[in-house]
Formats: sequence, C-alpha cells, structure tokens
Amino acid sequence: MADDLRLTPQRQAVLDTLAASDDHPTAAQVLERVRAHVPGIGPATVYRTLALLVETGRAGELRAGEGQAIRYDRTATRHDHLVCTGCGRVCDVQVGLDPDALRELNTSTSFTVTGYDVRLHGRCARCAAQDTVKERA
Amino acid sequence: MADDLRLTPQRQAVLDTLAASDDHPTAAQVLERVRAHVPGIGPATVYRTLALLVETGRAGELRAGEGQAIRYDRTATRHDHLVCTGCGRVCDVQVGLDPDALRELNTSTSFTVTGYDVRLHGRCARCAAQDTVKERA
DNA sequence: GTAACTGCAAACGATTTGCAATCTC
DNA sequence: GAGATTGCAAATCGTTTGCAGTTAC
Repeated sequence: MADDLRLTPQRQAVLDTLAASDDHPTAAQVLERVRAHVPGIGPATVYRTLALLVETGRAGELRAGEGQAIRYDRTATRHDHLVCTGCGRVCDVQVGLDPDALRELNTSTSFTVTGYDVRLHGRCARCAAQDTVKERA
Repeated sequence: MADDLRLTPQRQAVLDTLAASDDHPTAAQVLERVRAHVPGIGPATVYRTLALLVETGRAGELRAGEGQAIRYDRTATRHDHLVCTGCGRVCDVQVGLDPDALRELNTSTSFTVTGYDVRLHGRCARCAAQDTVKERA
C-alpha cells in the first residue's frame, strides 16, 4: 500500500473485498464478507482500515440516506450516486455540474468550492413495478 | 399544522425555533434553543417533531459531512448546500442539474429519478484565511 | 528491534423506543 | 372521553477508543 503503511493480511483482505464489491457495502457488510477469509477479524480493524482507505484516496464513502450507515465505494474517482428510495440499491452515475456555475459560486458566496457530490434519488425498475401493484390495490 | 396533527405547545415551539434559525441546526441545537421557551421539553419530543416536520414537507434535513449529525433546514424547497470543510458552516445555494441530463438517466439506468441533492464542499472566507496563515508557518 | 497494527471490550454520540401520565381536540 | 402526545429512562445502532499483546518491515 506504500505511504509507509503496513500491508497486513487483514488490510489485504479488506482491500480485496472492497475491490470485489460493486454494491457500495456498509462497513458491517464489508466485515461480514472479510470474515469469510479472515475469520478472527474484528469490527475495529475493518472500520479503521476503511477510514484509512478513504483518507488515502483509495476508496470513497457515501451516505445513501439520512438515517443510514456509511457505505463504501471501491473507487474514489469523482462520480455521483443514484439511490433507490425503495430498496436502497445504489447505482453509479456521472452527472456533474456546470463548471461555469461552480466558478460563479466562488465569487457569489465567498466560499472556495473544492468539490461536490450529487445524490439522486428515485425508484429502481423492480421497486417501481411493486409500486404499480400496490396502486392497484 | 393541519394534517390532523395536534398543535401542542412543544410542537409550536420547535416550529418557531426552526423558523427563526437560518444556520441549519442539528437536533441537539434545536433542543437547546427550544428549551429557552419550554424548559421541560425532552430530546425525544424534539426528535419526533423534527422527523414529523420533514415527513410532512415542512422542513428539510441534511448531513453536512459523513460523520456528523443530521441538520435541519427551515425550508423544504429544493436547493443545494455549500458546506465549509473547516468550520462546518452551511450556506444555501441554487445549483441544480440539467433537466436533459436527468431525463437521460431515466432511460440509461432503468431508475425513475424523483429528486436529487447537491452537496458542495469548500472553505469559507474565514477558514481560507486561516489556511493561509498556517501555510506561512 | 520497534513502531505500527490487531483484537477485545468498553465508551461514545446520535437517535429511537416502551410506557405510564397528560394533554388536545 | 378517546386517542394523540409527552417525558423519562432504557435500548439500539453505528462507530471510535484505550490498551496489552502481536507482527510487518
């Protein structure tokens, strides 16, 4: 991992697990999956490692909803998220903002904008289908 | 408040307090402020009332950062937030997404997009000034 | 060898809940 | 008067921390 961080089996396992997850798992889900390979690993280690990965730009974090746990993203590249309000499924998307609009904020707000996140909400195909069923009832 | 909800003194106080707050307070801050008027009010009531206000579209909620408490917004009208990564100050802004881009998502992702939030991060003037001082050291 | 890392258990903050007493409509 | 609402205390959930033992470099 470089950065003068030690590559322990536990960290390797967390790294591998996250790399293999395309579903934005919560820390608890990562823990559960990692345990398949490293049975003795504890929550603290997973939480610590995930935080480290985010800090060093190797992973991203996101909140799918207000009352929910932090989810982790195997990529830290700038992108946005589309969250299903029904099942919580998260889908990566690229929306992005108009650079001109961003530049204007720097002058109009006295803030220096360094980045942003867009969280879109909607219903995935499956949940939308269920909605239709319920409406008929 | 209509909607067949009872207007108790506690709810009135929470409503008034939030209406008078333009700084996106956390539930704990709302509690503290409400207590100036209704000393005996408990956390549960404030939390319950704030959740109710959000549910019924009378207030908005937002997370300024990943590890932070939910903040409340006296308006539920669609708008975005610019959060200072230094002091946590939140500033309301209007950025919005391109309607065409949104429409395209509906076809490309099989999601029905119903809404979105943009959270911008940056440094407010004060924190930016402090950064400059530190850089010199 | 030594500083970094781990696991455990305890601590933590934010938020929710069960419940009996109390109010609003 | 009936059912909604309150306050309290306890419970819960996600996450962090202290610390003694272990390990990667």
